[in-house]
Amino acid sequence: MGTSQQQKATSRAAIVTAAAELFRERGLEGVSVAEIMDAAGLTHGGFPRHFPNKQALVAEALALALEGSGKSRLISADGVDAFADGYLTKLHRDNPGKGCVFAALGSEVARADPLARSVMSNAIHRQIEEFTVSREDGENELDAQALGKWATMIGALVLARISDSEAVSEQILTATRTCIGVSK
Amino acid sequence: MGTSQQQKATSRAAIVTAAAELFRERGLEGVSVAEIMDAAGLTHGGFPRHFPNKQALVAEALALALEGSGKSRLISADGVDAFADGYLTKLHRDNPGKGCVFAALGSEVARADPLARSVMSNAIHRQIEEFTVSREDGENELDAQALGKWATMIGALVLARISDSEAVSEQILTATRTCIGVSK
DNA sequence: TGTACATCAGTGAACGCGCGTTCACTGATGTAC
DNA sequence: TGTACATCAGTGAACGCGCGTTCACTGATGTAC
Repeated sequence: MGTSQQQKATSRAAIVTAAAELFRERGLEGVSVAEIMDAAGLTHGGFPRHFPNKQALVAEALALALEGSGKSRLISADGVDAFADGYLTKLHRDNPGKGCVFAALGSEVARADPLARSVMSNAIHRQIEEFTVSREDGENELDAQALGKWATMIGALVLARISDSEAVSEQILTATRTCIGVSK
Repeated sequence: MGTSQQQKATSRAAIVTAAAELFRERGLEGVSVAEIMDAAGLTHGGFPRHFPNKQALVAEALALALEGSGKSRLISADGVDAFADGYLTKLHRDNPGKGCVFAALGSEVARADPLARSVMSNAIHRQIEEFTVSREDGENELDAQALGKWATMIGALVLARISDSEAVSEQILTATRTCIGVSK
């Protein structure tokens, strides 16, 4: 079964896309290479034609998940509240596969291999730079409020996902919305 | 090698204690039963004399880690800032095995089996009740600020642990301290 | 434009390996008499 | 108080099983001539 180079690129994209979703849904160790290949419409034997090992796929899948599908996921300092409005929702809570990587895999990646961790670390670095503004006197200053709200969102979503009581879970989301300052 | 019932209780406590620390350090799936038994000074074959399976140990280890060693880990609504003062530190960041379960295992437990998840869920429920105060008119009201700060701490610690840049990691801790309102 | 051939994406079987779990066995415990 | 015996915590070997990875094989691709 020969395949064109164009088809190879398509297959590779399908693998990374499937991995980015499955990893967020079930964890880095909770999804096997075979399952990812199957979700991409392939058999597991073809895996090494695209990646040297699972670790490499993890790094690439995280990178894809972090940058979102096309548009940049960076949050601007004065757009935090608008971002939180879409973030602290039942829709996001119930669809980790399409949602925030930090909330879905945060505690796991902190222990992951250096490659995967550095991908996430770099994304944090970029986000913090986005929160850092130049002051009048030329010095750079981090918008602590913006960073704080970002951390709040992540922590709140993790808690809301752990809770097996719908009432408590909603309470976490709504109270945090109030706390951050999202209108509704 | 017979052993008294007192020694059995000691062994069991050693297993749960070792598990509570190792799970927080390396994740629920990142530690084997054999490693835990070894850390407790036993061989893995004795495991079923104490627990029917790994799942049961996970639940008990989480319960131990959540209630802390003796004293209750519940944070009072007006003691949040004092709690955050000890929480958002390098010491805590670098010692997940002795620290907050939500920051260490949060995203993993959200996907774990119902038993482990319910242990964490109940702890969240208790903490939220602790944050809920009776108003003058008899209605109960959740202290959204306190809950928000709790979520902020957890999210910030997760981010600080992911970052592989010491400078950025410290920036996250200090900025979040400022944001929450911890003095120093 | 044809033709012959090297490449290699993808298949499906197979490989170690580590895991959770099981089990025959041991010997000190602690009860029954 | 002694003695005989059942219990069972703990040992170390063994068990399937699923995992990441490897490999011989296939056939369409796409290049060389």
